[in-house]
Amino acid sequence: MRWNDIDQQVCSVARALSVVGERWTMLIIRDAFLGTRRFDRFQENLGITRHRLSERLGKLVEQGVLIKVPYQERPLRHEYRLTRKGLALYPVLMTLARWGDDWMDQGQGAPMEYVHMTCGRQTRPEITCSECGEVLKPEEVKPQLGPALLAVAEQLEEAGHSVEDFPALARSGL
Amino acid sequence: MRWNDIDQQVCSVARALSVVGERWTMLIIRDAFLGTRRFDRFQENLGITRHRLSERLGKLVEQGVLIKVPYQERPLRHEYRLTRKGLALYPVLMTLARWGDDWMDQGQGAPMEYVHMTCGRQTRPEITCSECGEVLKPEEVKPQLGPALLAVAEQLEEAGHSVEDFPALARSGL
DNA sequence: TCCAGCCGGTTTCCCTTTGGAACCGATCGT
DNA sequence: ACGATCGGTTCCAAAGGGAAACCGGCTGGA
Repeated sequence: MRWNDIDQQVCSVARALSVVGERWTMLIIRDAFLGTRRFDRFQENLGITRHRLSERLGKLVEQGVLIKVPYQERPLRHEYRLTRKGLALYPVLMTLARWGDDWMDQGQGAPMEYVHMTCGRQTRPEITCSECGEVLKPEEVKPQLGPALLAVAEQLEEAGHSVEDFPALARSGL
Repeated sequence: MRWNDIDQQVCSVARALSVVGERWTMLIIRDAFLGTRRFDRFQENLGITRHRLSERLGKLVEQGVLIKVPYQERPLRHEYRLTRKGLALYPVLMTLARWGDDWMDQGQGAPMEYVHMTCGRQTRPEITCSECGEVLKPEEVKPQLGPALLAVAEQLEEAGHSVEDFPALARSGL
């Protein structure tokens, strides 16, 4: 299977990665969250080539993660801003940063720290249950088929195929 | 800058991506969380080539995200299991899945649902402050230089360089 | 008027990474 | 002795990425 086809998978992780899973893309988004908006700032901060940056920004705009907003006319110039869809990537970014802090420390401590202004303290983001507020641990969460995969399973059965033929179903049957 | 050098950056997101930011890697980890352990199961589920899978698994083992455990001798066979470092990627995986659910739905609802067994309800993972427990919003969190970047800034000043010459510092000065 | 510089790109060329398919080798069941 | 199982490796063509030069509107200064 080609990487380009992963967005065809009935899996939210695969679909998410089809948008933010390419080289440089999450780093562009990190910079966007830190306030970077202009082409040449992104390029300097990231050390990515103009070529690649142009392509990645274009794709993110296409996908609705960034939006191009004019900041001057004559010559017409745009800057790139996070949309609501882009802002919704904040948890992904913070969990990545937290994992890097916890497991990729090179003996100097964390590169950045985060102060939660509503409570005034330095925060270490954690992932919690929307219903009870407890920290989510993998062994306490049971994944089960959702509507989208159940629909696929039904179609397969009607067509006389085994559920085992469909990777996402075989895998999630555990 | 070459992609291979991103782990040199003083940034936890970049360091994390140097381990889990390559094509297929997060999908391998997703499957590992769903119980996949053997080479050929990964290959069938993912549709990745054996070649690439072999390389990625090797790298993840090298980085301490997976560990090779023998499950039979004669012929000697290993399976791949998540280490503590690998299990710590759970928040990254769940936030990616949540974003995919929220923004990449293709009209069929979610592929998978998650039941939090300790409270018995279907959960939508959210990211919260370790100190006050409130949901973290980007506009309420102030990033500031941590020990690792402060050390870099000092070194630069001693060497007579401008802080502006160092991308991570220029960026985070906002 | 001409020229340099700013900004946000595009083009070109070459090298690295990825994908597909075939092959390998130890062992087991029959 | 033969095929199947499992976890790979080898080889080659195609796709993706990196470095550097070029482009094209516009502005400000000489």
